[in-house]
This record gives sequence, structure tokens and C-alpha cells, in this order.
Amino acid sequence: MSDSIDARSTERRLRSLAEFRFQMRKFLNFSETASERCGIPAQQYQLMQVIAAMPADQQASITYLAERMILRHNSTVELVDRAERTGLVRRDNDPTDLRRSLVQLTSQGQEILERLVAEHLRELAPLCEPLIQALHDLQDAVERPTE
Amino acid sequence: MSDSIDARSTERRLRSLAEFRFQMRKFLNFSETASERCGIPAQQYQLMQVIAAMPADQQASITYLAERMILRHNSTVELVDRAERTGLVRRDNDPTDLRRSLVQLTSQGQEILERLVAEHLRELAPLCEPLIQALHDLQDAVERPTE
DNA sequence: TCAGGAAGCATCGCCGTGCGATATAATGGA
DNA sequence: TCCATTATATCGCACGGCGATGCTTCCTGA
Repeated sequence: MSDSIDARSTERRLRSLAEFRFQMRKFLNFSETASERCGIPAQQYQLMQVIAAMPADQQASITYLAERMILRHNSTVELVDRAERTGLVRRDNDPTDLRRSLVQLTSQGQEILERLVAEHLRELAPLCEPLIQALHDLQDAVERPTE
Repeated sequence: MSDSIDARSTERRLRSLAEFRFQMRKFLNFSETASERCGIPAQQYQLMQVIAAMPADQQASITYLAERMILRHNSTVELVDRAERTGLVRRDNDPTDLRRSLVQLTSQGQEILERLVAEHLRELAPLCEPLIQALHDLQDAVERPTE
């Protein structure tokens, strides 16, 4: 019998995990679709988010952006290149350290970001709810496996 | 003054959204790293998860897998191809409908999946916690913007 | 002060993966 | 039986991320 409880709890955890990932995929898919409907690739939108949400004492160096985007520096350079070409973002040299280039939103980027964030927030709720649910189930399944 | 409240709440929402996405990226990165440390590409791991977590009355047709993976059919075919080549998964014809091919885990796939799920569940907690936190903050920021 | 290592960014070639378009086979209904 | 529909499969393409490499600029210790 303890075997069957084990099997059950294993299955429950697996299901929770899978459901959680499914909800995440749905969220990511929604987000991607939304930004690409505006003609903005998802990663460029994320990049803008990172820049706009930066703490006041922080500067948008490539290194910082790479950390937040969880990308390698070179990938980040390329992402910024693309965003620059799209006109969302501008690169300035850091006057205090000429190695660094600091990235900031253009006014067009600002505008588009605001639109996208607004849309996201508007349509977020029905996706958030099941995601939270799935996360709680998952925690539950992990912490109290035999319930 | 209502302007400044507006600006504040906008900023708070943006920060919540960005923080949430950051936590998601961290989670995804962890998951990807974990499975690739086992020599399994992340998507193949996800595929196995979907198959293993399937409700009892469901069959793993390509169409079903595509829905759950949130991919186009053709991408799913290719994913299954790869997983088959890796030896994680096997394809049988559905005897009742010869158009369909049904996918199931090989014993090797089963094993690896178990290992990966166990590892995920073990190391999940510290990632789940901030994710939940970020989600709640986000909901809060959306629902009660002026607090 | 001035090497030489470190830090920060940029460039290049490559590969994996997802997609649209298209093809093929099987099913089911009129 | 014929044809629309469903289910998979195939192909070429494009995008994005990465490792390796190179180039400046900065900094530190002798």
C-alpha cells in the first residue's frame, strides 16, 4: 500500500509540474502573440521592459541587460542591435567609461512599450489565475506529497 | 497629484510585470540547464512530461501533443522525431485510425524523465517562492493600482 | 608610469528549432 | 463512390542564441 501511495504522489507531482509548465507556455504564447501583433518580436519587448523597469540607480549597460534577460553578452548585443534597428532603443557611450554603452528607450519605444504593457495587464488576469493555481498545487504536491 | 499617483502606479505595474518575467526566465533557465546537463534538450523533456502526465483517457497523438506543447503540428512532428532519435520515445500507429500515430515513452525515456522530475522537484522551491511572490505582486498591482 | 591582465562590448560563423507551404494518406459523410 | 476533412509528414527558410575571437578601455601593482 505504501507503494501505491508513492505511485500516486509521484503521479500527482508530475501532473502538477506538467500543468504548471502548460500554463507557463500559454502565458508566454499570449505574450509573444500580443507583441508580435504590434510588429515587435517578443524578446525586443522584454528588453524594453527590462530597461523601463530598471531601478533608478542602475544603468542599462549590456552586461546588466544580459543578466536580466538571462542571455550571454553577445546575444544581448545582438538583441540590442535588432531593437535599435527597429527604432525602439538607442545606444549611447558611457562618458565615464568608454568601454560601456548604455541603452535607452526612444520615444517610439516608450510609446509601444506602454501600449504593450497596458494590453498585457488588461488581458493578464485570466492567465494569471490558473498559473497561480498551478503553482500552489505544485508547492502542495512537493511539500505534502502523501495528502 | 492624481497624475503623480498614476505615474507611480504605472511604474509599479511595470516593475511587477518585469520582475515576474525575470523570475520566469530564471525558472526556465534552471529547467533548461538541468535537462541539458542530462544530455536532453529542454523541449524533449517537456514532451516527455506531457506524455507522462496525460489523463488516462487520452492518447498521445501528434495533435494532442501539439496542443499541450503549444506548437504547430509540424513542429511537433519534428520534436517527436528528435525525441525518437534520442531514444526517449516511440511511435506506434493507431490501429483504429491509421492516420494517427501514437507516441509513448520508451523505458529509457521513463527513467530519464523520472530523474529529471525528481531533480526539478528537489530544486524547485527556491524558484517557486519568488515566482509566486512576483505573481501576487503583479495581481495586486493590477487590481489595486493606487495602493 | 607603464606594462599587463581584466572588463566591457562587438563580430562572425554555426546550429537548433519553429514555422509556412505543400504533400500524402486515411476517414467519413452525402 | 467521390470529395471534403482530418492527421501526419516533408521541405526550405528564417530567426535567435551561443562559442570563439578580437578590439578598446580601464585598472592595478611593481
